[in-house]
Amino acid sequence: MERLTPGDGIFDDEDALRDHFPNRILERDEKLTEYQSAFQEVVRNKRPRNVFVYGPTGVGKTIGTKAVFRNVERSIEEYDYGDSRFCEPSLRTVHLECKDLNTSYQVAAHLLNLLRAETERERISTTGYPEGEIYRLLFDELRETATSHVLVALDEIDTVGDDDNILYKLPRCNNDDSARYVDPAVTKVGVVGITNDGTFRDTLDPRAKSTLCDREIHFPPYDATELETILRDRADVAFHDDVLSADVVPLTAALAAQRSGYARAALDLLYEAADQARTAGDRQVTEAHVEAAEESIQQGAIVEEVHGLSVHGKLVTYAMLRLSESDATPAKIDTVYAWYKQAAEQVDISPVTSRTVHNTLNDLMVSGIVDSEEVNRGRGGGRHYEYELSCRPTTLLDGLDGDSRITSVDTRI
DNA sequence: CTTCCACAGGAAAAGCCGGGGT
DNA sequence: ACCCCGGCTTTTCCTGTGGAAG
Repeated sequence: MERLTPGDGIFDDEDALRDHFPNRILERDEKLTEYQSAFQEVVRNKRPRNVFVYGPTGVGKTIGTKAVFRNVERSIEEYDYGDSRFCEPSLRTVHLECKDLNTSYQVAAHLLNLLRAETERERISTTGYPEGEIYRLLFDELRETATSHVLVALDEIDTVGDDDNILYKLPRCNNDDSARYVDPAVTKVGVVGITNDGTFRDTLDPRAKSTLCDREIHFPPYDATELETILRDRADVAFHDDVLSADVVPLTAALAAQRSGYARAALDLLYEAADQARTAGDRQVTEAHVEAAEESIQQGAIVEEVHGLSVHGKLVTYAMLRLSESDATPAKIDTVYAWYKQAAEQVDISPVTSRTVHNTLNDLMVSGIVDSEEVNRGRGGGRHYEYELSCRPTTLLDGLDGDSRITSVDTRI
């Protein structure tokens, strides 16, 4: 076996295709301007608005928020309040990742610790306090912060689920008692809720909704042109000169836009393509590498998809697989159902009805596992669909492998 | 043109499951 | 420990469909 060497004919710095490096955001100028305008009140030293930010993963919500916060801070630093009629505000921003915090209580406790992190005040235990006590500590901490304004970003707030107490209370900690609210010494708080769950807003308690959703900012997926800009920017850093053949970036952008529109997906695809080139010892990344990478990413997605299916979904997939091996595809649902039923009975799983298998097959079509064609043989066969596999059997086996209930089915049905 | 095949897929009822209240 | 409720899946039932056979 040869030794690995750090030198690499393809990548100069592949980190540029991963994570949030470089920490900047492109093609979102208009969106960020709109977003930032929600904080006009801060710069005017008024009570800030609460903002609700939503959109799928990988479209710049998190770094966009950080960029906006930083820019608001800079705006205050750079504006000359000296002879204006506004008092100069002072701003503190915090960004809390709520991913692993499943309750309002946990969010409140971690937020409190985050606020205290920069002071000498001691952090509190994240368990053990009565619920009301946590909120009291948190609100006192907020009000007594040395700055005039605090902006709190709660990232991935959908994880707190039904327990939206914090989302109701936090935005109101300014005005829950009006004497304090007019007191200029009391810190004014603005809350930004960030989520990638499009339905989350609707599940909120109406009271929380009305306060938190003061202003709503929607981050849509990127289109192909935007992805192209992002890819070029990163590719400049990631690759040696002239490694990418001309159409690689546009093709990658187009494929990623078609599939999802997430920057992450586009960068992963480009990385995968380049990695394949490197592994093959090629000196250039070509469109063929991109096509191959797209293919392998899609296969990977299908493996995941199959892996996550219900037992019945797996059994139907298995039945399709066996039918395909026996050259019995395309098959109509009766045939598929018969094979499915046999497989199910063999492993002692009571089969579902054909109506349900019908639905299952529809799901499998959406996932790109099977494909169907409408056929109509009139009196001698009627109108129906015929199903066949739409991906490689080996891919499906990878997905089914590991489920002992399926692998123990006798292959000689 | 009418009939009829054989399934597609909608609607509603039934069943199931997890969470919360008592 | 028990029951009830709401949300989800599955079953049951049934009507709709388009073209070839008659």
